Amino acid sequence: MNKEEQLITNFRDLFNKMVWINKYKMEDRLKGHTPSEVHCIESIEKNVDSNVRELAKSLYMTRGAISKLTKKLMTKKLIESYQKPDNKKEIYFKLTPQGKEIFRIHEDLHKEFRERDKVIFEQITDEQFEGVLHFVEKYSSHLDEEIKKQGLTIN
Amino acid sequence: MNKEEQLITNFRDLFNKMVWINKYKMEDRLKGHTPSEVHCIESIEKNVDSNVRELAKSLYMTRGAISKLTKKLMTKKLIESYQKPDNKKEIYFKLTPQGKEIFRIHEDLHKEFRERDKVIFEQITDEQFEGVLHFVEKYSSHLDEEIKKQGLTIN
DNA sequence: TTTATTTTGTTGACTAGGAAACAAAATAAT
DNA sequence: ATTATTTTGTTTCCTAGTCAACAAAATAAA
Repeated sequence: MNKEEQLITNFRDLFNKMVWINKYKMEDRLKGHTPSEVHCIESIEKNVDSNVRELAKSLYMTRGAISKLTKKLMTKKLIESYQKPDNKKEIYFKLTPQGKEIFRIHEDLHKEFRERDKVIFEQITDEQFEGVLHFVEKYSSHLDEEIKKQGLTIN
Repeated sequence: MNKEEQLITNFRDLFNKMVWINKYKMEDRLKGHTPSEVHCIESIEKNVDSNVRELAKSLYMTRGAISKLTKKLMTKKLIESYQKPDNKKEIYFKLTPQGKEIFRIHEDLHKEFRERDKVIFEQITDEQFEGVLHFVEKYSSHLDEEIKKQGLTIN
């Protein structure tokens, strides 16, 4: 296995591992809410005026899935929808107070995870860290280019 | 958003993006086989004597899922099972010639993806590359430690 | 050896999410 | 203004994967 391949593999493995180890505390602390629901809540809070399409894009899911997910979150009273006076088609979402509470718990959990992994970030120098960050960003925008080149679209 | 958080976010975004952009060519070239099936074939070929439990662990799926997945791959004649003379319980898998063909196509695709992303790796110096790789590995084994500490197990 | 515990794989009920067809609204074209 | 096209969200059907209960085999304990 060459280096590039190895990096991608390790990358994927790290990602899976992280999702998996975090899952337990998440499930415990956010009992009754799926990761997707929480993730959706996070996205709604962090971006102003999220509608179905935007959420689909940022969560890498289909509009159909988001449609169902938001409906579920509405029946749970965690989010509510609103529209703009000049547009009868697009539906936007915002958190209810209960939704914000979930958001807060989620943020706290992330703070814990960050604490747990602090040693990793303490061990490396600033420039090493910048190197990694820069690499990820560069790779990401390269893929954006390729996506554009291939004419792929989120639908 | 602090730096650690940002790295994780970019990280996740890059990962999703990569899965997504690769999906199209995959689906085209490996029509009739799901990503999971292909991933499973890959794992069987790359590790000797994979059984259900091992596959579950390496693919981050439940044993139940692997049980069904391997069954499907068997009816498709892409893999076959075997047992060891001294153990009537554990079931191991290996690829059939048709399975190996799928494996080969998958490998070729990865070669293409590597080619597509070559520029990224060409742009960075060896030591920058090593830095990234080292970081990922370090993080991964840190999580291994934490997993052990928390007494989590794959079941 | 006999019994209890653990490991391994399987099955059935259930759920999340994708694909595609659809309706309604918005925008573009004429 | 009218018509055609595109965008946005919804719904139905279907599949992949989880969970939990289970049986059989292997291992540990007695």
